Amino acid sequence: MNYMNFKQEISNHFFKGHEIYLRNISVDCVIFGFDNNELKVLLLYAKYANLWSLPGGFVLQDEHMDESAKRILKERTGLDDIYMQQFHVFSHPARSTREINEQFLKNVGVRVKESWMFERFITVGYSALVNFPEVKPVPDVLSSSCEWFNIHDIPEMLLDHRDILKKALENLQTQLNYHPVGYNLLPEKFTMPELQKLYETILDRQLDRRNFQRKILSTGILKRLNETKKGVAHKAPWLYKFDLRKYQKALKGGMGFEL
Amino acid sequence: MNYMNFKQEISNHFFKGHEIYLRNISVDCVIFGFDNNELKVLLLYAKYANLWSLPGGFVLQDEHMDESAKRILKERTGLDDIYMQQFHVFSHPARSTREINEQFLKNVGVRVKESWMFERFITVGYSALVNFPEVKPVPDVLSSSCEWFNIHDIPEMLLDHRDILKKALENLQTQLNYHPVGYNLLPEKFTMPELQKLYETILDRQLDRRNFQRKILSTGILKRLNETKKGVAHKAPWLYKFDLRKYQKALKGGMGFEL
DNA sequence: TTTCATTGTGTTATTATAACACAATGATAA
DNA sequence: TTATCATTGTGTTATAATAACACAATGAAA
Repeated sequence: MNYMNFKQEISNHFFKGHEIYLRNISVDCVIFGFDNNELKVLLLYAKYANLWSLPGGFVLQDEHMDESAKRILKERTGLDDIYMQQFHVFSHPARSTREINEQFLKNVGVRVKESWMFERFITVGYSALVNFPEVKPVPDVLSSSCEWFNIHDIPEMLLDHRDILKKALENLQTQLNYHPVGYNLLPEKFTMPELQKLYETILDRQLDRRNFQRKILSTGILKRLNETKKGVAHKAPWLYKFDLRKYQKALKGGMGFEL
Repeated sequence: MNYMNFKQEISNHFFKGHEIYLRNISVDCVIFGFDNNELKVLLLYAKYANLWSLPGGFVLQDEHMDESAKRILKERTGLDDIYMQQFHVFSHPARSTREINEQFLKNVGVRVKESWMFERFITVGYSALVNFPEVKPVPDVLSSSCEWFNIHDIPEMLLDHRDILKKALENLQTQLNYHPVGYNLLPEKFTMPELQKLYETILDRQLDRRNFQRKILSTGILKRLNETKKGVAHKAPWLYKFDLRKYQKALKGGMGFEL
């Protein structure tokens, strides 16, 4: 896409976007991944605002909002069929500003007097847990890059996106006690210490190795394979995989589980 | 208000409502009350749809959505300063229909060709727990009555309002384990059996009297008064009230509590 | 004065959690 | 070849939480 097409596209978005999207509503996604024993989130660098932002978008006229979130996830990561959930609605009247869009248009060099984009937006936060190595981050047209950030090392962010991120993390930490986590965050086969590290990373505290194993096994969501991790220094740990049937069941029904 | 004013108001709402409200977004409130040992919800009878509906409304241009929910609660119940929380966003593309509004306008006798009201609405569900005897139900302009219904005896409802109600109840039941409930649902002074009945009603199952008392007291949110309930057959139970400081703390921080 | 539905309280068995120690493994270094 | 050693696998025990259960006290109504 060349520069003129880009300007054309922006112009079209501001003038005609309200014909294909719902007004005053947006979706923002907090996409969690686990890599190198760190919990990470996928952020975009907004070219014209010069700030990092959450992958977001709008709701098509005939689209369920859950689908909007999945569409955004797919566009940024290439991933399909990922479980996503809404965690909060952010509706502070001053959370989005007309100024930020006007500045943006000025930088791009497009003149717009009135637009649905100048209006206030209420945003719904969705979160997803994805398998880090499968993701090929793709920036959107308004962004120059799409990168993973350690959850403890988040740069300055657009609007209230830092609050949204914070809420998503709190939500994930709470969910951890009642719902299984890991299927999307870990490779198919993984070791008990790896799973524990994931939990410790999300909760941001140490867990007892033996108690953790006992509890997680007691839920029945894991199956131990007849193989051990190869090419590892020291004693080779067993490999496990999720019992998908029981995992799904626990996702819906909850588990009653305290760490 | 006479009939002409009403038609005028409706007309104005359809033609000009989008100037004061956000588009495509609504708020629906599930207002729970406890009376006669029954959990009840406040519903409106929508005059022209001839169906019961949840009290709902729209978000003013410069209003936080939490405030919209509180405004709606205040209008229907007269109550102020009630803790409300969003519990889910409902966004099925077919959840609201143009037809229902056109039927409504036909019944009222107002002709409208295009209106923001004909568009699709995404709604955010808010729930509130209120003190039943304090409520003086007030129907809105589109409703002929505003009444309490037993949660187990809900009439046919508008759109997806039954789903919204169901979700609100499930949410309340889950919350019960982690957050204190009762301050808004019970009178200032209450007995232990009354509090237990409230919990049993919400959870829809029996609880052990002695274990319930032990657990609820162990949270520290209750203060036993030096008086007993008067005018009661059989042994007079002690009166309790909430320790508001600890109650509020438990509201925010959670309690870790299993029934 | 008796009746009786209801409240207040205590005990015990069972289960869950937290804290903790030592043997087994197997790559790496000596 | 053998010793080292970080790491994994597993078991025990003390403590706390939960579930199941029984009997005495009250006080209005009969």
